[in-house]
Amino acid sequence: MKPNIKDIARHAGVSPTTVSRVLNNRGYLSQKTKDKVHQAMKDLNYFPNELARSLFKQKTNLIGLIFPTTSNPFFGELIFHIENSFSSKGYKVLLCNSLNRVDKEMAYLDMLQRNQVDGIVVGAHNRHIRQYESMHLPVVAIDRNLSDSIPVVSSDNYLGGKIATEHLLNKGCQKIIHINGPHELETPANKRREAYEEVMMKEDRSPITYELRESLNKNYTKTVINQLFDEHPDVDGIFASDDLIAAAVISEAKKRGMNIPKELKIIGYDGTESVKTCLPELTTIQQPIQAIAQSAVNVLIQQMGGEKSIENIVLPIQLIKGFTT
Amino acid sequence: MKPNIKDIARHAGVSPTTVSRVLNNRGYLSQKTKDKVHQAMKDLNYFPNELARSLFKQKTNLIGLIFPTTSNPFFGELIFHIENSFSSKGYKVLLCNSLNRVDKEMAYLDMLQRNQVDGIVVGAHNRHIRQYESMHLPVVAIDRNLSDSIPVVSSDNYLGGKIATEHLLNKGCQKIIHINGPHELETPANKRREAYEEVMMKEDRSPITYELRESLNKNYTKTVINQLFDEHPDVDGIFASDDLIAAAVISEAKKRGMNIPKELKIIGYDGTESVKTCLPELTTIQQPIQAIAQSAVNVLIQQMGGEKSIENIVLPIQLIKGFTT
DNA sequence: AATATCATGTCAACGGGTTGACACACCAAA
DNA sequence: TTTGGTGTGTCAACCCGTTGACATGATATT
Repeated sequence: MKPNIKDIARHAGVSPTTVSRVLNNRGYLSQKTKDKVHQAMKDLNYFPNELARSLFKQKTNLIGLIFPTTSNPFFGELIFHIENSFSSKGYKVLLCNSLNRVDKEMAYLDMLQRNQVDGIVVGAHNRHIRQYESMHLPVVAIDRNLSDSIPVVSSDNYLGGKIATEHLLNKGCQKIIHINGPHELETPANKRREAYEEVMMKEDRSPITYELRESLNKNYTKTVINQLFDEHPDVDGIFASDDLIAAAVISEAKKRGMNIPKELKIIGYDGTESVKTCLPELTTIQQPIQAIAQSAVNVLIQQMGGEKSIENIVLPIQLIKGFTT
Repeated sequence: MKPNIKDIARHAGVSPTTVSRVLNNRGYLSQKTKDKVHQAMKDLNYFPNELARSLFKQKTNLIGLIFPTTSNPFFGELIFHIENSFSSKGYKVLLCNSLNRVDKEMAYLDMLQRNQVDGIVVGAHNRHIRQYESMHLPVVAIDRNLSDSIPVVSSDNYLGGKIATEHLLNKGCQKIIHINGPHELETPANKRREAYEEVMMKEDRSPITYELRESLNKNYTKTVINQLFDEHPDVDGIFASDDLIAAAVISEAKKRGMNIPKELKIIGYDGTESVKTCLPELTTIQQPIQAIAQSAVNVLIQQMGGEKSIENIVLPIQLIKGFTT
């Protein structure tokens, strides 16, 4: 079967301890011995068993990632950068698609702890999962408030909401409606709505918000959008809390023969590469996805190193002007 | 520190063996004892150490996924379905973004073997990595030819290429050009080009193919597309080997003021949910992403169960008629 | 009263690598 | 000659849970 350290020792004519010393570069070693051992590892196609190492070292270099779904380009891109960054630092990544479902999220949390991950990056969270608080494990959240003791990395959602709303106002919209995801997701993204509402109030307009309770269900999204158009035929500005929603709005509006941006102006949120490629004309608020990933990784590594700074990190956003406003 | 099985035993007033018996549901156990043990596990916040279990059992239930990048919606969606399916069957998934880079792919391969994965799903591969052949590990490939002994799951690329080309011909295109990814990726997707070329030849037209050597580089893609338009101002049909390329073509064509579909017809490939949301008007060949994922998972699990069937699986594709042709 | 089944305990080996303690041999510098 | 660095070996304990062997009661069945 698979060779172990003893097989290598035998084949190289040295002791198992020496092989271990070579693997970990400990103590005094002659070049000759190193070469012999490396040759033996090649000959026998040997791979050191990380399970055994991790077990002893009490460190796995394993990180859990909990996100709604890699299907969504925003998370897909975020996860790409996170994995990339961890990988370059010697960590490995266990992927969990929670689909915003409480049962899944809890099962994954359990699984990750059984597997002795060194830390977790969470970009998905349902209210009332209190596990995170009692967990003696480094955790960093992206765009979610998990508990007071867990640092959050996010972009400036309030400013993003403010800029988006103001942009529509500047473009002359009279009736602006906001569409966003499930409120029950305890996320700082709710600040986009807050900002929208406050800006509207300040301008003496009444804010109207449509909530997509199942943000991942496409047909449902369509239905709600059409409901919006039916209930507010005079809408001339829509601020969608993510680009895919904005895209759906555009496509429904086109079906109704509405002229964008003349009759209806639309601004989205996220600014992923995918959407920028497929829908380059979309005006949107771009999040610095790579920077968010980078920060999350850094914060988690800091925590794993023993530092207890619980400071949240807020990164800048940027208005990308397209042709839908 | 973290409680172990002995701590649980002590706290529950039973022997460690009994705790293990409860965990694995082995031998005779009274309900009372089970309850005591479960209570103790709750009290102490205990998670059985999977490393130790895996080490002994010689099975990790860990699967490695090697793909170019989750940033690309096609892979993002594929990976989502794969992870989902594995997760429901009790497997965990280690994510690797190889970016189509040889060095990365090899490093990941090494890492996965050190971590004792039970199997690997590969959706990325560079020519001349011969590791796969000597690997004594279940492997399944998606859309890549790794070696004769590794089963490949893919959709019907030849038929897809044929249908796409014929569709453009039927729509009256006189000069059809094909754009695809790096030829050096040893992928059955090359059959799309083959089909394109054969259909063209049969119609007595000369096939023209543009190759994007770095399929993940956006600026480069743009450059090549513009080069294409400059070199072939009379092009009136483009078959892009994936939707993102098609999207880029559309956007460059629009910049040049070309009328789609009147002057230029475009068909893409993949038909991901993301692209269908962002660019619903795109005509494309849709791959059955979920079915591909499902098949890959099944084939791998079969292999891990000891079966040695090396049959390739080809799944049906579908023409989605939009408004770009 | 004898036997079978149930319930639990003790003990040791095992999976594979790590590490500290200690011994021994060699070689070079002081 | 002594001292100290270098190079390697032996050995045992450890990480944590699993498993098989074996023993001992308790309870139920015949």
